Amino acid sequence: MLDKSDPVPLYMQLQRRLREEILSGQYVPGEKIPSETELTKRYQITRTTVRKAISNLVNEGLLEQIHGKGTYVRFQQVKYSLWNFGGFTDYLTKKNEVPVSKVLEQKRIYIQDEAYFKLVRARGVKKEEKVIFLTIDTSILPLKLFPDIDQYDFERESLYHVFRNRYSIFPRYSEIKMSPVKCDERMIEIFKLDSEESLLLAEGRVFDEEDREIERVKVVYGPNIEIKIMTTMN
Amino acid sequence: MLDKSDPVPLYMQLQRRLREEILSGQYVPGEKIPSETELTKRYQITRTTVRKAISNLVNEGLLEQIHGKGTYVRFQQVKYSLWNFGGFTDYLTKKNEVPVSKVLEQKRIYIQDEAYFKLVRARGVKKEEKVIFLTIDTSILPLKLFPDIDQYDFERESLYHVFRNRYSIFPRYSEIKMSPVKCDERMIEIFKLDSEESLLLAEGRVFDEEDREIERVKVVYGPNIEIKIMTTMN
DNA sequence: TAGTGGTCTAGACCACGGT
DNA sequence: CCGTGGTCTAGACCACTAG
Repeated sequence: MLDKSDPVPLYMQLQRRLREEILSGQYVPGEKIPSETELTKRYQITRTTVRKAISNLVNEGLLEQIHGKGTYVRFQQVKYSLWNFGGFTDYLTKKNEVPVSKVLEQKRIYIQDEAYFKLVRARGVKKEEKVIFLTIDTSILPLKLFPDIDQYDFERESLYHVFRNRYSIFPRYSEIKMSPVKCDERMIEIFKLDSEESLLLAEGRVFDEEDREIERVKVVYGPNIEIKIMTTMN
Repeated sequence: MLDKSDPVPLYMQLQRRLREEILSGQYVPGEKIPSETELTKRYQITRTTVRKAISNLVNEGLLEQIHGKGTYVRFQQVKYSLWNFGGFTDYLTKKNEVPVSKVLEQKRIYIQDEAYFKLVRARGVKKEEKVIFLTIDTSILPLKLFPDIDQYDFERESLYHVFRNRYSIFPRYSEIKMSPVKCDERMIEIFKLDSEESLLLAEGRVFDEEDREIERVKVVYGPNIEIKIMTTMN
């Protein structure tokens, strides 16, 4: 049921619930979700409210509505990828590689009078005593959500591990924008580039299960890593 | 006034009218447009309908609503957001844009004694008599699967439309590799770039429902388009 | 306090898809 | 035909912004 006394608007509650059900696989891609009238009955709200929730999810690209037929799950997001939004350490560990993190920068910053923790890391793998760096990650974390997060040693502990175990915050999804970026001297040094090249940059925001923005991320991908994506079409 | 007997829905009529007024400069960026209540009175429609029209324009990036203050014309046009192998035309049509394709190259080629059709197109939108190009697409299609595909005019007909309707071939998924690419003279001219920049390149293969490789694609994304991706973490 | 946008209700009629 | 989504009405109350 939805909570009418919750300050979170009803359509948002429904929206989150549906998104959760889609992302968790309760509705598979291509599957039809309950009709609008069915949802009004199930949650005791009007159709306008249901439509607002669905409309937002359609805009997000998660649902598709077909006149006279129904509302379908459209999900064709990233299935296979080699990047570290949500699991660099886990990913490499599974691949039997030894992940390495080197902290390049670490301090508190203020954006519009709000305190944040800024963390810049070079990340890579260890190969026969040599370290090959694959990405440079910049994370901006709100101290409001993560008080005293600067006490941890992120060369030893994975950021997402700390999220989960110290703050009980679970990353759920992210919105990412891809673009090319000219490399600076730090990148040349870390990635051992010959000359001036362009690299791939992913900038985005990470949200948790309650739709809170928990992290702003920038990832620069070095030349030793391939960004592969798989999409599906309906 | 709006025409209630017109089959075009009222919110769409209002939406077009407002868009027209914004694009024609009747409202300058940063300016406040009439309030929702004012619009209901002026056009004799309910607020729900007004809000639907405005909401769409907000999604298009033309307007911005500020609680308690009003609805304003956005300063910077939001860039086009697009991630689609297989749906450029549909995507833009839904967004109420006029898609434009210009064929740059079109010929048969041979790769290891196999005949292919190579098609290079600049793709974009038409805005007030001007064309803004967003991407340059190169498609390599096996003639074995698409006999006589060179007879179609791809400035008029969408490639995927031809796939579906002439050959009954339905794209299903794609594998894509992202990388930065230095721009060449053709790109500078088409995208109207000032200097030498880097752009985003997506290379990949598209497969159909029977797992056949139906297309090899290269898409160069110009500066007027944003590549946005949504990922989930489990 | 007045005006704005944000949310929500409880209906109505229509157009489309499949039976 | 029925069930689906698409459009629209005529209200209501709330939260935010600014004078």
